[in-house]
Amino acid sequence: MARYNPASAEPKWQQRWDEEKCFEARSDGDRPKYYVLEMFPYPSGKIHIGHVRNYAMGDVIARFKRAQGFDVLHPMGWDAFGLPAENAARDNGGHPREWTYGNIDVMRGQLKRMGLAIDWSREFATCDPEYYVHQQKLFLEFLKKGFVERRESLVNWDPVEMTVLANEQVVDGKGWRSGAPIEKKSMSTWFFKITERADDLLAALDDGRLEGWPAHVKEMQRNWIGKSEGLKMAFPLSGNDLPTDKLEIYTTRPDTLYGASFLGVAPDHPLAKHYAESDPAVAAFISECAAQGTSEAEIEKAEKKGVPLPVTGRHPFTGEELPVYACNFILMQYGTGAIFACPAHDQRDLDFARKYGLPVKPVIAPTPGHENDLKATADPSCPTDDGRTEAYTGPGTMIHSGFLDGMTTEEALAAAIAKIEEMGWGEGTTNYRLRDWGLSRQRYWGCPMPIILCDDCGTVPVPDDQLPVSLPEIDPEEFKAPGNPLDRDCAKAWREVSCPKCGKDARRDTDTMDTFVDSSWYFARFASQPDDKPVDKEEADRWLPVQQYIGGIEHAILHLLYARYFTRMMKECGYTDVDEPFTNLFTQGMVTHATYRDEAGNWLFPEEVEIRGGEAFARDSGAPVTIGPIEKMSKSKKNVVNPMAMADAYGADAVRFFMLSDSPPERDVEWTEAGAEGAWRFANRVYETVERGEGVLKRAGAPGTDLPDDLMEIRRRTHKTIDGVTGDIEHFRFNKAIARLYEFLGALKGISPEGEAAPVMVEALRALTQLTAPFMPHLAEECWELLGGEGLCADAPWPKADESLLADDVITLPVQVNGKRRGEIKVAPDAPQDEVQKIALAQDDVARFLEGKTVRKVIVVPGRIVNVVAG
RNA sequence: GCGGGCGUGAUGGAAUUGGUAGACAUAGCGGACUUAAAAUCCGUAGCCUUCUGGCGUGGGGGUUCGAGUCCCCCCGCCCGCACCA
Repeated sequence: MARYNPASAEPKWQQRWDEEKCFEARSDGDRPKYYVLEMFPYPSGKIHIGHVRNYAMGDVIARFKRAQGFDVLHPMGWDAFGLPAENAARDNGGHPREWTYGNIDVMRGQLKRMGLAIDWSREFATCDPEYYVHQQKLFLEFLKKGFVERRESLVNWDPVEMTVLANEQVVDGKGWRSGAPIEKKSMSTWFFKITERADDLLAALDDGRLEGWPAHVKEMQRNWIGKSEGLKMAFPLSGNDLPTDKLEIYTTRPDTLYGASFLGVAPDHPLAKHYAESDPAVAAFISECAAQGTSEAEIEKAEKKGVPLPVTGRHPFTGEELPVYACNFILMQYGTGAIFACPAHDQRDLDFARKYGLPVKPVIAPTPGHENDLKATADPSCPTDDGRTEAYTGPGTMIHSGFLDGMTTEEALAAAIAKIEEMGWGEGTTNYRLRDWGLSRQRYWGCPMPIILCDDCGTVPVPDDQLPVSLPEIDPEEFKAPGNPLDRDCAKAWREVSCPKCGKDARRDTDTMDTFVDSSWYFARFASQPDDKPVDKEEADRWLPVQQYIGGIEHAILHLLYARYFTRMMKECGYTDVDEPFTNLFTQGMVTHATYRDEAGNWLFPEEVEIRGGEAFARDSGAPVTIGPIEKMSKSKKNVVNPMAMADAYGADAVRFFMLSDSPPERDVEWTEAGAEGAWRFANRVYETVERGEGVLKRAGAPGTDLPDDLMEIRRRTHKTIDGVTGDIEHFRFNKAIARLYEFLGALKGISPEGEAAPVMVEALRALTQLTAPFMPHLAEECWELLGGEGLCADAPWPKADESLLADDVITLPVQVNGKRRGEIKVAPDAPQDEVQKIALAQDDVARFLEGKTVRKVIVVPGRIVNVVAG
């Protein structure tokens, strides 16, 4: 009996699939389409086990849908622009292009080694000029339509990477990759006006268009867009040396206007900056705030502080002159960078007012039932300042509020906005946290902006016939210097051009695009890749939207939001009818691994460690090793495993299989050698089981229903397994599908495919092979061949469960007495209730517990349970 | 602080709509095969027990014939957002 040998079987079948162009997407037939896509990888150099899990999931879906008769599109490509290539060129010499394409070659080979059902004919890298030329065209079309514009603005400058970052790439005031403190710098750069689409991007999260997305991803996007409705209004200012006669503020609580006791501006607000010039106290405060950390912990601790400005603002309703403070808790980036403060009903305002002895004017009497929210308050209607230190922010009735008196807070909100609008002092507005998407990056290795900057004509699009604007060749030595080589002499010939409009000397925009632009439409290009335009609409719309998108949660906001935005813009340019690119989204969990440290505290790779009886030892020295917590795999902690080494040891099938067994796919999974060994054992057991039925597909016919009980049971098991696995795959319950395969395999143990059993086993082994195929495709082909199946297993239609075999003819019902399980009975599934009751009560184990008791009630849930209530 | 999710054996996790808790796997234990080991196979497996049963899904209470599942309170963990006016 030959053992299954993945080392020879896996390359063999990969070659067959290739030769037969098995997985090339067909778009000619009238079969339904299915587009499944995993987020394409950055070509970092080699695939990691997380990639394997990600792509294995997509592969299961792709193979499953294909077998179900869909035309499947399952492509692969490379998110190939970006800083690491430049860093590699800087550190190791060479050119970013060589590094990138070299990595792609390696990783392509590794992915192929995993036997993925991918249509490689559509592969591209975003750094291919054949790809980015269309991105440049899209950019210019967007420019024409006004979706993108060039603006002078304060940008987030990463001094380490020497480039601009989007707000989203600044975390706690630091660059998301470099970790360097971000500086503000004024620059002229390009922006996609994504805020114009904020409303629709938000609406789609709730109107059913994204029903197939996880709730938490939608919630994250909702938070990110951060829509709030309120009022923008201007307070007339009085005072000496006024730089402006009005102060524009933003509030979501205009209902509390009568409770206003002061106005506040951000430390970097123009008004504060103006007075800083003449007042050292203001200047000192501003620099103090600038020095203040922006990390969460520091914000938490930071005391509310401020400095008065020599101005007052007139209250719209009372005419009262309110003092104006520069406050450390006001953000210039949000709203207008200025507020009116109502200490009684806002905690921050109250903290500030208590510190500086400013008036606290309650204007809301809490709604009965909400008084409990009001701590430290004697009188719940709080007619006057009662010295409290906690603001009441709940609902209520307006008091001390002139024309608003007696209204609910909700009514007052609308009434106050209407009044301010009527007075011409301001208007109700919607505010977003979302900023426009700045896409200029001061880097070399990205898609060049197809723009020429002319002193006379401004920004001039590169004419269509001159596209693409390709990256110029740069001497690799140039990457050793910091900054963008495109700005230096080495790119002079490329940079200096004549203006297409006026012909005078001009220069190219030396910025390249944010790599999130590259990944905002690659899925469309996979669907259709004509030479002369980004996509062919008809072809793109045949495939789009992506029915199943799979990737990491780390892209929940940026990539997914940008792709949604981009798709809308492409729609407006007539490239597709789709506005939401991804119908169903699945975010898979990470792969984790235990960490190991030697006695000196140094991290060890798993392969350097030997586990004996739960204790770990260094493989070379035998010294004891501490087993640390199970954590996300990271290079720094060395708790990584090499998928290629694992595939060599256990076969690609086993690696894929293990990554999908045990844990639900959305959760983290721990890589263990034992788990991989388990998968390997499974593969061998399947092979051995199938081997017993060698060639049987060619001999035996279809099984009948006139069979002995044990064989009928096998038939039922077969069809139940088909039914179960099918549903499990459809719902991404890969771990359960695999558990069912184990059970099924166990049930087939020791049954020989002879005589009467032959057709039954044919059916069972065929199902076992086909149901295993999406998870262990190479093994399945090997088994298919062994069984004598026609053609490739990958081409065989997915098995269908026979409904009539899903139900048992005798079922076991548990019987409870007073809710405790006391016995069980065997009955026909359609046995009448009174009969079931009779059998249950007569059952020995049940009767024992009924002695001396009166049966008061018997509950029979058909097919489920019998419960006898007795007392 | 706000929002979302979760808590089940030694471990990862199953459990349809409120109906046999712990499927399946991993580790463990016992056995077979072997000179031996590995591999493989078979068996065993929530806890306690006077062997009759009792107790068990983070803790407490409730609804119900019946609760891991529903409701209330509490504890713990994870994720997202956050001086956002």
